[in-house]
Amino acid sequence: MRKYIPEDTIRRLSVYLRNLINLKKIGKKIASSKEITISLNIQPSQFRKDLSYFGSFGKRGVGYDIDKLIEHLEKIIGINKKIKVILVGVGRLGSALLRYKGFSLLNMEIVCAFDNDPKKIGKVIDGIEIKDIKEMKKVLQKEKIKVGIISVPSSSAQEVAQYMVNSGIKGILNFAPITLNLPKNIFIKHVDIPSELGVLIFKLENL
Amino acid sequence: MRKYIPEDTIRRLSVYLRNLINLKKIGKKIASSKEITISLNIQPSQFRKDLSYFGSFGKRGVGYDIDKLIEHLEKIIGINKKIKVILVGVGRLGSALLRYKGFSLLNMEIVCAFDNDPKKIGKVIDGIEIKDIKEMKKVLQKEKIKVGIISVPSSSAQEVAQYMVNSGIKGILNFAPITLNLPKNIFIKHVDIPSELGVLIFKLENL
DNA sequence: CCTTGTGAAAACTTTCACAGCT
DNA sequence: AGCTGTGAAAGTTTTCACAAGG
Repeated sequence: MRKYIPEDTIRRLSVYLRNLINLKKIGKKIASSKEITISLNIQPSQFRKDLSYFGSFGKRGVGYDIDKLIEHLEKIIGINKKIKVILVGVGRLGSALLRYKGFSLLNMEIVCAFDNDPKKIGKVIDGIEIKDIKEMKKVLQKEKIKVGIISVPSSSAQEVAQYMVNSGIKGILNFAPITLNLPKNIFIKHVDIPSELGVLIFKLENL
Repeated sequence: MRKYIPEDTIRRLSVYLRNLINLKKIGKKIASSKEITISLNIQPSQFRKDLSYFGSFGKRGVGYDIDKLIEHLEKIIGINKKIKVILVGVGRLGSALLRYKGFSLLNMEIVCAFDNDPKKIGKVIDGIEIKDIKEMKKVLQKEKIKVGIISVPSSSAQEVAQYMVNSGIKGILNFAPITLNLPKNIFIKHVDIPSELGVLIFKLENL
């Protein structure tokens, strides 16, 4: 167990988890790989293979205990306890992310936001205080936070990212449409909205 | 030319294009695959292979004419002319996307937004009018639009997506954290923010 | 008899390495 | 001499198919 694990496998774990939580909500206790994946457009064999990287959690001939599998998946992803993250750049997109409700299902929470605009510093959005970017290091140490979201303009994203790393951030979710250059030990995920639209536009014309 | 083209290749085309536009801005006329990819954390051979699916655009011993390559990439992706898209769901995230400036560099433009909340209908955000969702079909036909962005809550995303398809939409960029089930001829790209954070959190713990 | 778990095969993507032009 | 373009090799991910177990 634990060879090399595809990144898409990890991404799908969250998708499975959300779906299992839904199945639980409608009262289901046991589900087969087929039932779990049918509405996700994923093959049952893909689901079973994904899980197999981490162990065996089902019963042959029966399926998976939903409650138990939820617990296992949360533990595997690392969200069995609430994960605190910060957000940097409280512009339009940043403010929207501060109010975004999609994190809580996966036990994630933005606990603090940062900006360098004096007009924004001190404000509170949805219970989340906006602080001066200079206080970042202190907050990260006190709250033991390692993950941050960047929603600043492209023009300052690289500089801000570097500052986050210097303050102790180890993983960055980047919403700025620019490639960040950071040390190899920092994990970066890029949500590149225009590029995703580009993929759609291409497919529409060519496939 | 035109075998089977990896989706990641398509996504990288947009990344190359943005970078080329930047290089052009600083006055560069010719660039090698190495110069183009160095700040993107992509191998030069990957760049050349990606282009090779579509033709040969460089000069051996020299490199690529930046102006010409920009034109070629825009044509390949399908954004040589301005591409109009709609947005459905003018909540926090939707409003932020309406004001998002990252589309214009890639010749994309949100030309109309839709919602079902009477309080929002008729308003104008950044020059984009918010219309009743019932007018969608008319707008799509008049403006010949095929691509839409969904930024409604998970609970209504499937229903709204179905409505968009019925109105003529062929490609959807989905921001709701739920898998959409639509006919196979509809192209869907999912921007799943909590799942991306999940990947980061996993990596931080395990790699 | 049903469904999991998993090696092995198939499919796909990236990297290599060098022939081919400028 | 230098950089592109590209088959071939290496590497990675998904799908298959079936043994194993309830």
